[in-house]
Amino acid sequence: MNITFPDGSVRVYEDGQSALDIAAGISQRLAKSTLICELDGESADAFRPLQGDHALKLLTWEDDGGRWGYRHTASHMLAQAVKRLFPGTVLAIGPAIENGFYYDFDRADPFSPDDFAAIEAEMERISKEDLPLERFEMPREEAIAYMRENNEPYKVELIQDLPEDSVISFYKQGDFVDLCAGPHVKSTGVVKNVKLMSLAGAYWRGSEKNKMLQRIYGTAFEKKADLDEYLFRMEEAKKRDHRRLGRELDLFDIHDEGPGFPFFYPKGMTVRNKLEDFWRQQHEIRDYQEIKTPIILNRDLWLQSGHWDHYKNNMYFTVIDEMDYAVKPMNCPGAILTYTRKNYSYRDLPERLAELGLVHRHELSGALHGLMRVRCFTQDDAHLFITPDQVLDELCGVIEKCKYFYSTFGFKYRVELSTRPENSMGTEEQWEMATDALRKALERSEISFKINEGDGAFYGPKIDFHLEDAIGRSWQCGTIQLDFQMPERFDLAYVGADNEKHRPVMIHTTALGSIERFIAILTEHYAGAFPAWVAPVQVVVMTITDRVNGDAKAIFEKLRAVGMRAELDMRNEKIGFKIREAQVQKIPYMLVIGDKEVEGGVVAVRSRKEGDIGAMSLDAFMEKLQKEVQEKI
RNA sequence: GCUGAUGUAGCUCAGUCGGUAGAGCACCUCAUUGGUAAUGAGGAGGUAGGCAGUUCGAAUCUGCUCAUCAGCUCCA
Repeated sequence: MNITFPDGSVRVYEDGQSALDIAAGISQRLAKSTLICELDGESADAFRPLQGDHALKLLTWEDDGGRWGYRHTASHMLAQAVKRLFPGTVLAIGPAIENGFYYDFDRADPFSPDDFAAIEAEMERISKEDLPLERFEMPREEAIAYMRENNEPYKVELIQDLPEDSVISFYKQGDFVDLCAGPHVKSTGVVKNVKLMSLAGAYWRGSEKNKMLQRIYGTAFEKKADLDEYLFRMEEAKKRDHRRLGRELDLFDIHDEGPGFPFFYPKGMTVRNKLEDFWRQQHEIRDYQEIKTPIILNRDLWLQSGHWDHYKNNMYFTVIDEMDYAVKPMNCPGAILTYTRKNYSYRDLPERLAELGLVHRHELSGALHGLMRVRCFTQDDAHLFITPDQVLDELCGVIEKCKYFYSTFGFKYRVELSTRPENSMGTEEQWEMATDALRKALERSEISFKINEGDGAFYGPKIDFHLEDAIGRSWQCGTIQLDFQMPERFDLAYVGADNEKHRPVMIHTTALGSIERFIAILTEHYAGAFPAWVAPVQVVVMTITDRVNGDAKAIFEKLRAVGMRAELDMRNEKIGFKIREAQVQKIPYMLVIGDKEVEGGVVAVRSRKEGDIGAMSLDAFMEKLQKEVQEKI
């Protein structure tokens, strides 16, 4: 048989050789590191004998596919261990995932983290037993009967969902058999360095209508050192958690008295205000007008907007003078009412209305998560009212705006284009037009994106920008939605050059998303060490002896006079103590003032990042800080 | 909302078999005036998330409830 390698070279092998045999023919080391392979572009077992001509790529731990195969085998070993230790446990599914694997089980008695040690030990035993993985296939009906016999109803259900004529594959390792498409590594002895991470509930097939199963998450690495490093990194990442930093740095918190309703303390408020200043400046540059619309508006408005029908389970309501009102979950109706205040000419468009709008949404209690997921938050919202032929340019404009914000902070992000959901308003044609416009705008802006079918808003398709938090969970921040529905519902119009009434198009967009969420991500991104332009305190003036209190106070006042966020530490403490405290608080600069400095007419500057950077005149320091603030570094 | 876990001073945590709570940091007082990540000594501070129950007696056991954490579902 002819085997074509990734570099294009072709070599001839005898039929019946496996990818592992071929690897061994190249080098023992390659054979040892080969986990699975890619056969004619499809991932496949490396241990199975090959027949006929193929394109072959050997996959090792360095390849995504290799890691996937390794961890998928680990998930089977987890299931095997659980079956041995807890007979009667019913299996659901167990895939490899980013950074690990999981397996879902159905068992009357819940697992506890205390069981992990025993399960891990059993998995290690299975690894030591070095059981070869074997693949076998049977016709669908036979497979269903086989799994019925084994009392695996979830597996039966999975097979029943496959096409009538399909051939079903299984993998066997010792006493354990699982329905599986594969591929797997050659034997359980390959998989080492397994760690069970956590236990959680998960609905069968991801639907809350189904039974909740018990999911065990784990991870596995080829090298022990890599596992240790991963575990260490996870621990380090936890130190960056914004909920922890919010308390430690006295920025913000959430009290039991208001689940999902965050408090911003003075220092957190500074970060927030600086961010909002930046937001205002950037919107002014881009020709937006700022508005502020009410938090509570009457029932009729929400009926007209469609929110009442589509969103009422997530809304808060109140009664005023025996009339129903709703607390706004979105700002659009407010912006729309603003638009209706006058007659617009085509010459007035685009009309870009921006609003830092406080919205309230009743999120499920289990969904709340620090500042990332709250029940009241401020959207940096903008609504653009435009003519149909302005759509593409304006979409590109808002994309540019989002990109500008993220690049200012050095965020990496992922972009998704979400299409028409079920239960949405409007015609198929409108949706197609809108979705197409968004796609064109992304392409013109040279942004790569993923399609997210059926995940759009009820009034239109959307582009979402997702940012990652400290431990790799991703959160939607910016969004751009193209909307033909609201203008229709509210009978919005502008007068065209032809003196006729025309329907404007709306773009709903946020760049930061929610100020609260953005601050959470910002806090984790910088691990609390905010750059000087947003830092709650930029500089602390600290004294070594109270002989210099007067001079220190004068320096402090000069800093304050030019608007620098300075603090004065004249406490009766050693300088090391004061420095430590300022470092822990991650304050960008410390000015150490003692007899020497007073004599020399200088300040001794310590940078949070670089330590002692020497003495300089106060003016020189102020210039340095000023520059940092302006350049946002 | 669902599954599991957790809930002790402002914060981080300890507390063996149920016998009415302890540390470090922070806070206050005093001494110390010290040169780039913690000076020393002393003091104050909690009825153990809440409500019921079992018990002679509960932070420790049981039930309910609230909140938090992890994940699922949902979502900016």
